Amino acid sequence: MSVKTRFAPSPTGYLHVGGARTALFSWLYARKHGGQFVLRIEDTDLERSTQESVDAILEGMQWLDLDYDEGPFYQTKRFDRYNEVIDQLIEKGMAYRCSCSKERLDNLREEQMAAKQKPRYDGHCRHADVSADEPHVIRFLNPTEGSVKFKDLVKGDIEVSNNELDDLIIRRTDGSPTYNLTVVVDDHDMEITQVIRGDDHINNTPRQINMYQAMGWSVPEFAHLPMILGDDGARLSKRHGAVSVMQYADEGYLPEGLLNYLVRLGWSHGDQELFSREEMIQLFELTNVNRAPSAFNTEKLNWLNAHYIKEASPADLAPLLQKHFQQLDIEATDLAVLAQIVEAQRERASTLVELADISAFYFNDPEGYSSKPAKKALVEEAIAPLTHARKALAQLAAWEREPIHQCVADAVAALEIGFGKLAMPLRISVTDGAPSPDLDLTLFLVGREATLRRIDNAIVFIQENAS
RNA sequence: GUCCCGUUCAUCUAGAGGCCUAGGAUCCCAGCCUUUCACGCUGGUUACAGGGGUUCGACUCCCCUACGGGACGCCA
Repeated sequence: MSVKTRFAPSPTGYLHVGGARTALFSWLYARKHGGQFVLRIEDTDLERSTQESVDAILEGMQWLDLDYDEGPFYQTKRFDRYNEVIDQLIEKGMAYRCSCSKERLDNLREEQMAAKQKPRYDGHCRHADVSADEPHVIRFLNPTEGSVKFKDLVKGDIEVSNNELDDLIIRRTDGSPTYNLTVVVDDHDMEITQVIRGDDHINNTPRQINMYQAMGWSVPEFAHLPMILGDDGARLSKRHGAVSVMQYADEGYLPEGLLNYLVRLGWSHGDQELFSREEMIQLFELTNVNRAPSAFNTEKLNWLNAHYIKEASPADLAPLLQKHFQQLDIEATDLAVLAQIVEAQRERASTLVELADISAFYFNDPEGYSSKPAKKALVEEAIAPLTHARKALAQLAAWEREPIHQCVADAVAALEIGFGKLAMPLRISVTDGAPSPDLDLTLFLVGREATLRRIDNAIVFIQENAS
């Protein structure tokens, strides 16, 4: 049978990095084996599922470019099918009606906890004759003897005794099916061969296997991925800031960077750190997935993202940078110029937000010269070199890198001073100390008009501060 | 509390009994490069949770303890 995996999020929030990694591994497994990848929205919790969440998940998947061959399927559209299966289970005597009240269940739980036992349903209604007319739920009749064994593709052999399991509810009082039932029906109907999901589902697996067997269905393979912890080692939550995949997009990360980071979180291929999409697919193996949870480390993500910013083609980054400039109220319309800025600045930034930040000076004149380097460079003895250079630059025939460089070199020679004596004040005049590339390139990109204006401003600044 | 899963540098990880006086990457520190800041390069600090076994030999296998996580819902 050919491989088929799925990603099955519940739309009760955005796509966070943990979900994204689960999706990635499922997708990778399918692609690696030339199989199919299915997206299924598990929205049976009518209370908490929202269309916004569905949209957010779809948007995240698209941004990461995790394409699916089937779906998205919605469980709310398959209620007829679930009910059909539930009815079959009742007919087979593998499920039964239960009318236990909430109060009874709560009391039972309390008693069991007090007796230091695992809280579980006691099977009270197993043999009670509950009428179909009175309010009731349907419970799955779990075997009482023996144990369930399965070989997890990540964790290895797992065995759970059936007396640890209770008769779980598969249909609510309102007639809607519950997760453990729907997931089994769907994974069977959709012919999923490997169920790859977070290890918070490990405990559900034995009961699901019992349901497969009750229906006489073949059981898929399971692979349970360890959780991703936050920067501080605690469970990932909103407290840790950017947990939504799209928030990473907003913060200037590239999908390549996030994906590469995520794939190395819990999975490895020897000492290799950098993986292209193709390499991931080719090299991915479930056997190399770590069994222990891992902590999300933003610094390493930053390093990877910086790498991909350096690797990308400037033309591709230009429109992205443009968007981030807009966040700074900078309207940069010329994509060719933007591409040049990318090329000049990118080794200094690990995100596009940072790139826009440190590149703002190309468009905005310095607001005063309060930086530390400015205090050092913009002193009285800089006035003469600046004035000289300003004049020369104003007269330059062509505003290109090479002539600018020559012009500065000539000025230095004419003044008989060290290169830095002119270069530093000049650079600071234009940037107020913001990190910047080679001087000629910096001046070139800032443009002649702005360069001259900023030199004038700097000279005025020195004069005012010297007196 | 009960059950399940886990535990190698601060972090991500390599390691499938001798190759390990434990390797790589991020971070941090130092040096080099340099007209700023970076990039890059070179070097450095730091780890097998603890205790018992098994074995000629254990990071690797088994057991116990500790610690961490997960599950125990008419949530998924």
